[in-house]
Amino acid sequence: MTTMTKAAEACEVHAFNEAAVQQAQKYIESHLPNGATRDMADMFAAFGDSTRLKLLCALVQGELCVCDLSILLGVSPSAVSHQLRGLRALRLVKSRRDGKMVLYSLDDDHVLTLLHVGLSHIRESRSALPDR
Amino acid sequence: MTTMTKAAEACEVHAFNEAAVQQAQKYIESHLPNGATRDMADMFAAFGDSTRLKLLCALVQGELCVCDLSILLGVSPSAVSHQLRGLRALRLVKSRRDGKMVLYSLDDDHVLTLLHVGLSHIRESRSALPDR
DNA sequence: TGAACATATGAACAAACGTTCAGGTGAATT
DNA sequence: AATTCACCTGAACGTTTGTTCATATGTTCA
Repeated sequence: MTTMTKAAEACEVHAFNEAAVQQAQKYIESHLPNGATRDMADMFAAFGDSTRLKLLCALVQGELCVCDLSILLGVSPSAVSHQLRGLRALRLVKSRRDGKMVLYSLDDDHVLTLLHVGLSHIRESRSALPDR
Repeated sequence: MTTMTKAAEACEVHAFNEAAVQQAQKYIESHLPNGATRDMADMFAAFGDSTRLKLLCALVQGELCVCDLSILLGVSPSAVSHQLRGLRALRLVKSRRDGKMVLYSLDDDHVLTLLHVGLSHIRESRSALPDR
């Protein structure tokens, strides 16, 4: 029903640059198999929040307890705890108990690498185009 | 009113590991000045969505028009266009017009680097712990 | 010019997200 | 054992996000 003769949702049945589409398709399939896309997106999304980003950045120096992270970021301990739970589920941080405190640290060197790459990108991006 | 004598919002006034906190603070301030945190988070967030991730991945092979991207990802042209606008605002992709079509491509080599680092992280992370 | 088409745009709506709030654990101290 | 403290957890709430729908641009071709 509704509009049968309206503008095409997608152009024709097949692609314009069909070769490129197939090539891209193969590239995606080989690099992002199964649920890898979701996994990877989830991981990047973890870096995509100011609080979590600062949190991870703070842990570069070494392990810190929830309380100190809370003070450091100016966020409630509860909020920090919630975020840390998510980060731990993604295996980006790990925790160990020391008495009453729970100390968190980076779980993986890749986290550091990603932070560095991200930082260098931002630095160049900003110096190239200081306006905003 | 309510509960005055409830559990502390944050532990004491100052930190446990004050030295570590200050060190982390300095690290964050030097690496994430001004609005850099937001910028960086925004950039990572751009990678933090399956559609956008595949979109960027598809463009690794070379420029593609909106329509082909739409077919490739199985998402409506409108949705693709919306996402591309966001990515362009972040200077992750650029566009050029060719007749009726608009061809998009990656704007920066850093995008590629980030994709590669992310991929290698996921690969190791998954091979290390195949369960989920 | 007018029709056809590729893309862009704005409003709208549901889903996901991040924080807060109010308890609830588990460990240390007395 | 009772209290204190650090942290965790689930529900609730406001905000943000991603998509859809309808419509508007801009380009080509007849």
